[in-house]
Amino acid sequence: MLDSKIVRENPEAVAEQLVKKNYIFPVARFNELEALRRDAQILTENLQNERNTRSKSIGKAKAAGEDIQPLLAEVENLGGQLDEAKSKLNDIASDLDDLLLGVPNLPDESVPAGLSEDDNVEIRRWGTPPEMAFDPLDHVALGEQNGGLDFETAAKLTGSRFAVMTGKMARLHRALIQFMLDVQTTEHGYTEAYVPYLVNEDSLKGTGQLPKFGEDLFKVPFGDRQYYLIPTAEVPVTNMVRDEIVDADKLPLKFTAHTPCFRSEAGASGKDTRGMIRQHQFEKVEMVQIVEPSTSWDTLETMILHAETILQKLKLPYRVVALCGGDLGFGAAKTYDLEVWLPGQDKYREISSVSNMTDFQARRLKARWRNPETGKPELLHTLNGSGLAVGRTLVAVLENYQTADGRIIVPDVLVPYMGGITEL
RNA sequence: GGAGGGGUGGCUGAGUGGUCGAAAGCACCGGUCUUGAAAACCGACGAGUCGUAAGGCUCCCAGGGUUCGAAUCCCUGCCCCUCCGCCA
Repeated sequence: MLDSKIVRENPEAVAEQLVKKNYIFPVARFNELEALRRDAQILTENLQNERNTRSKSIGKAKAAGEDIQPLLAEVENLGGQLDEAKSKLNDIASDLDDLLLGVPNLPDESVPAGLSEDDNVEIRRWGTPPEMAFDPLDHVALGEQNGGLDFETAAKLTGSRFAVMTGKMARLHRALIQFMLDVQTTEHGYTEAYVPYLVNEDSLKGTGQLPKFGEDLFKVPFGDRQYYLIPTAEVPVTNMVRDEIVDADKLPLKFTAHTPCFRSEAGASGKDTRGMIRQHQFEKVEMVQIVEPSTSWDTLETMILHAETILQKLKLPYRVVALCGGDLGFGAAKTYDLEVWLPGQDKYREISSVSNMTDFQARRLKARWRNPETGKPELLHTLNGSGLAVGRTLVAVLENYQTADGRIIVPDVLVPYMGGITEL
């Protein structure tokens, strides 16, 4: 959520910045609601003030043993007026709230202009796509050839966009998870977190998935409530600081968590239907940092390096791109994507996304820290990034480490996690 | 699942219908003292929001209700603790 003060002071400027994000901010509608809100609020608060004052004097009169009947008669119809004013104010406030909750975060100045991923800007490349003296197979074909990767059985168990892995393939998948967690905890100073995979609505509002993107979530009814399967560990992990005031000396908070992620991908039918690029359920190792605002931009740069480290250790070629305005997520002020080389597709594909959400989530979360300089609670900045998407990393390993005779070599760094197995 | 007890400011904790946004203590901050520190003493000290300002308003888990007036009474829900039962 944006700072309503800033929006109020200069809605045109906000609208202008959001154009970059391909979002039309309804300035006229906002101004109209804002004016209504102001009037209604002033009226309501005046009435409340009157009620409070009169009630107090009734209390005094009663304590002094005076007759309070005439005073009671005076306040007779105050209640009705107040109820009416309140309900009017509530209606307006909730309209305004709905509007504001649907407004994305402002993009940072450094975010490139553009509408689609075609306008993303490449920042750097690492490694060289392997020269293969044969036609590389994609991971689906490799899975069929080697066994252990089975989409048909998964479709029987559940439906499309799920996978069953068995044997060495399943182990390789698990090895990747352990490897990633170990790197992030021992080399980059993250604290490992285990978190719930089902969360409540407040948590999803806090990180910005709700109210706007409910159709991408799997809902789980529970009694008369509604839980949701997490679409990313960002949700439970970032929400750990919801409604908290964090001591300055505890910052930055750095968490990493391995969780499954569940996405209904309502808007993506037809995209990447083959293989495990886009699944309803996938594993991810997530990095989250909760930082004091002055450091969040530096933190963004180090976090993308933390994600890159994994690919470097796996010797997988990749490139880093800065997302253009139109491709930025709802809550992100700036995002770097990490794209790994996939020989089977002959192109780079997203494997990680690292974002600075600035104070956008923190405001919704009421996640604050006490600034020693001011002594006051102030909003934190939140960042998150994949480190990395496990399924897609598995795909990258399979495709990049395939041999002409159909074997798959286990990357060196994973061998210890494979119990010494060196190929599939 | 059964039976009880609770949820109050950064923390501990008092408050059971009216000058209570809330005692007290701790922590934090400013000061006195000190070579410096500690101790002691003095002072300040919840958050959010509206308003140009003066000054309001809201918030004692959440949502309803009673009342002129609710932290306090009633209802519902959530969460925590203790005991019993069951259980991966």
